[in-house]
Amino acid sequence: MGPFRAVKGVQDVLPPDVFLWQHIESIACDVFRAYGFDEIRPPILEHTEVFTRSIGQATDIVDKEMYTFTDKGNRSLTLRPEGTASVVRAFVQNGMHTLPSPQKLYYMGPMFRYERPQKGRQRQFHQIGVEAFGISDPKLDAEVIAMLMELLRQVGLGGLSCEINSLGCSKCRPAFREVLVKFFTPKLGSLCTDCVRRHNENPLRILDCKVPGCIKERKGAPAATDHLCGECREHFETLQILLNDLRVSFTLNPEMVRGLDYYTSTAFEVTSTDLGAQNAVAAGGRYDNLVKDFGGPDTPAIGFALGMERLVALLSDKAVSAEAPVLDAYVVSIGKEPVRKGLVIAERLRMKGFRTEVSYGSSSLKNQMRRADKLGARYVIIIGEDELREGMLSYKRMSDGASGKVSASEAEGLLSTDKNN
RNA sequence: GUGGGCGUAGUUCAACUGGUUAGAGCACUGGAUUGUGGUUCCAGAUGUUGGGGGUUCGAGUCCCCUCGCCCACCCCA
Repeated sequence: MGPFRAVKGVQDVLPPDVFLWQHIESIACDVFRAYGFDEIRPPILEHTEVFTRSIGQATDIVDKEMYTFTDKGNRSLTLRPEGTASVVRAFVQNGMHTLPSPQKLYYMGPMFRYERPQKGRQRQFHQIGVEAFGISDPKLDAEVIAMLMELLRQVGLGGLSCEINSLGCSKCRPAFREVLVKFFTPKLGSLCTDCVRRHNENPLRILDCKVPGCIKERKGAPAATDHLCGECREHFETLQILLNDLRVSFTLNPEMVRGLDYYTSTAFEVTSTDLGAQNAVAAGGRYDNLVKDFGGPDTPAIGFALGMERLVALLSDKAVSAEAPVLDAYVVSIGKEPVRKGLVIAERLRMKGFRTEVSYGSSSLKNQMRRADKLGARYVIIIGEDELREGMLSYKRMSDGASGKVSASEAEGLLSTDKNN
């Protein structure tokens, strides 16, 4: 291999895979539109502080996974590792809080994290995400979660379950943290080294550790949901009632902890055991303090992000694929003048919306036919000296070999007759 | 950042314990007498065996380094 290889951890999405990507994106747009979400297209590049101040200085993402560089104007810039921070920045910068509330936005595009690639984890990966601002009512939480499940259902992943939890707000979380620290302090000796560190930095994470010893030690550990303030508890309970009303199946997972610091209150996650170690398909939650932290007015918000590569992997496992576009016509021509005429005919068909290919070389009729077959053309249009003289076109329907002669305008009718779907 | 597995034509794979010009299927290009595809037959092109160094009379095969891919830890969508 020469020097021109894709960068480690990034990959090309080629046909026919890209058809599935387009299919998913198209369904996502439709679903989001139905729920009242509009698209926002934030830049991929942001000032580094946008991420350090939101995701959290002590998180792995900020600590060691960001693509950060200094530009020629001596600014520290970063390729976005996630979407929420950019959308919040845009929301604040553009004064979107003055627009009717709630503001509901969605985005899709590449994210960048400098990690060791493995199954379901690339350095450039793609997310579809949504963010809704301005409403603290759990109705919004329920709506957002229901929308996510509906999106998954429509792309062909019905039956996945959603786990939910509440992390508490700025009022009740500090107290819960204290309770946790107290619970684990006598067990420090039996926890893994990472969890000993977490005990100081972010004790919530101990609940998420996968080391068997730690799993054992946290039996009987206090659950966040038992230490919520009255407001948070009511919010969480109402959310569950609403999800039941909406027939969204979910399970409570008091051990679920989100990895980004800005999350508060409601947290949710959709996972699949078919994904290997990186099992989260989509995840999200509330971040009621983030807009304020970015210098905007105190504005509650909630969102989620869905991993495209992981979703595509799950769908591929289930043999879900999107069909390649059908080639309506292949124009075969023999002779110098007919080739020119063929281009004109093809152009005309294309303007009518028929996917049309022409043969570019001047190979034999047999070869051109062979090519038409290989491309899966529904019809072959043949132009030779005879057709040119008669002002007609020969055609052949590839499905059954039926052939005949038609005028150019009749050809259009022919192509549309059994153009199904 | 730390482990483990793996790198041979576009692709899927071959090549006995190191031994002559590294092979095959699929795919690709062309052909099988005069203007009609799918099956069949014939022919053709393509690799510095990921890269570099070493051992050897001789390395795709053994050793070292490096790069990449895959999986896991970690972390996350």
